[in-house]
Amino acid sequence: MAKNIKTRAEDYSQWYLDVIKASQMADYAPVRGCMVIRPEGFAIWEAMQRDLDRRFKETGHTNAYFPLLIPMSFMAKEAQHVDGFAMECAVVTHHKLQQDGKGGLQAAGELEEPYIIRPTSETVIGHMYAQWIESYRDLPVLINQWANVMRWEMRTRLFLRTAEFLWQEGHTAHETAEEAEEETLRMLDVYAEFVEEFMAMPVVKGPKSDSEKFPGAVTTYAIESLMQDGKALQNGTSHNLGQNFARAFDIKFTGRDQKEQHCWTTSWGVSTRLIGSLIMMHSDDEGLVLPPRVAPNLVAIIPIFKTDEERAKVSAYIDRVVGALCGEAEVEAGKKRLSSGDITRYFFDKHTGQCVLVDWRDNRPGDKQFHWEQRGVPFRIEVGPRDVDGEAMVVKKRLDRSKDVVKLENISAAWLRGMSESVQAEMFAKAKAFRDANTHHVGSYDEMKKILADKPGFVRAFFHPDREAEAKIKEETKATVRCIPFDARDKQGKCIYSGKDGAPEVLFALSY
RNA sequence: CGGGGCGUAGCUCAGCCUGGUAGAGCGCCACGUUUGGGACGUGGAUGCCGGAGGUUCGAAUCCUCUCGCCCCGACCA
Repeated sequence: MAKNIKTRAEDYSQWYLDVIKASQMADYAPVRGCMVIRPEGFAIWEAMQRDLDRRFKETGHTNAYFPLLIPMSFMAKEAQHVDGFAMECAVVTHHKLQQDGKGGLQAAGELEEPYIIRPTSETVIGHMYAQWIESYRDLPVLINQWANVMRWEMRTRLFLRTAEFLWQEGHTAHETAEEAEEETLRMLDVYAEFVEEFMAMPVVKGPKSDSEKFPGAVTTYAIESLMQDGKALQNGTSHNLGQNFARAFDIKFTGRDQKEQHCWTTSWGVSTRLIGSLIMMHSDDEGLVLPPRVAPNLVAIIPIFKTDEERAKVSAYIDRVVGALCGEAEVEAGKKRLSSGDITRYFFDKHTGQCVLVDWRDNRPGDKQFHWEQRGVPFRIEVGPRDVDGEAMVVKKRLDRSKDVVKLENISAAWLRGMSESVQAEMFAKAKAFRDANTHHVGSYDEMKKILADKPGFVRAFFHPDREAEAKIKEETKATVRCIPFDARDKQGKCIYSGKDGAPEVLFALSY
């Protein structure tokens, strides 16, 4: 058992922090609420970016970049948007520093109009779109930006909620309401497919209730997942902004009918929060567990030897294993590459950057097993003198900690890809089975209260979304409406709260 | 922003009550014995005791003020 990680049963939130620490994904920064994403964690974000970016491009979007600082007056233009974000905006009021005469520095050069650090970019982007869009021929505008944003949160947790975080925000403008709605749903689907296929996390799709939607949106759609502690986590959102921002920023075009009219806009985003979600969804008491598609290192090879002769023998044999997996050319290339700590990395896939590594550090094999296990490396291959003699190796799977002896002749890139895909599928199936086992359909409010108090999970019930009722339910149970699932669109029943008929089925849960 | 807690070695913390000039475990470095799931021995390096004032011959320790972080609540991707 891992001695540096608390078990989930002992203390779930400490377990989460321990897993991050043990896997070296992130560190606290010397800045309130901020984190440093270390290479192990950032590689995961890069993998996610690569896959998502491809999906955005495939649906016709292009990338651009807008400024970090936003004139304060922009924020004031959309009433609900201000309400939603004003409380958590960092404000830049000065533009230089000077000596304070006591050996320190002080802010100087007060700005006439303060800037805010973007909590999201609808406003600056709206301002620019107003200038770029003149005619229906300019539409649709389909732009995405990869950026950092800042929301001055009261309470922060690594990845799940930090003051600064990385995300992507798509911003589109359309000619008609229908097109905007289509786009909003298209991107929700892109997110759902990405999260399910790439991150192996099952999601529930659907619109948010009025009280949970994005400030300034007409409709917000979300993908929700269930974490191992029974709490829900919103993995991404897609907003139909209607003409709210178009009116606020005067984004107008001349239509096919020669009349000037406002655009219909959307915005959608996912953030580094997904990494937190990934950790909580798949990891176990031994540490991080990564789906193969996300893992920066697919295989860790652990050599075992006693004498120098054995070392030479094992080393030559490992070259054959690496050659079989990564190709002969990579065997020499990998050795020449600069590396730290006696760990040699060989590219398995130059496109994704995924590696096979060989751990030559001067530790005992047991240390190395734990080391790579805690970092979630999907497969470990143990190679010792016995394996060399038998032209075989011991292959260990991180997901179920199983081990198998595999013959060298069966090792190939295709073998690793096949094994990766089956683990990927297994992880998704496992997560889905967990979610289904922890989803409860209830017929009454009392039943819901009991389940939420005993063993939290997803609770599905007929309910008429309503600001007041939701506030009351939150007060009494701490649960909120996560979404109104699409998968239950054709169902209707009696509201568990008001008793009125014709209520849709909604998804309740405690949430992050 | 309210309530609580904590700042001493890279990490976890002891020492503080009762002032006398810095400790343990883990980690790190070197050497040796080891090596198929967390080894052991020997030696070694590491501190503005969060910061600023004060009391005192003398402050990690007592007093005042500050700053920061963590946890619990109200708000949030």
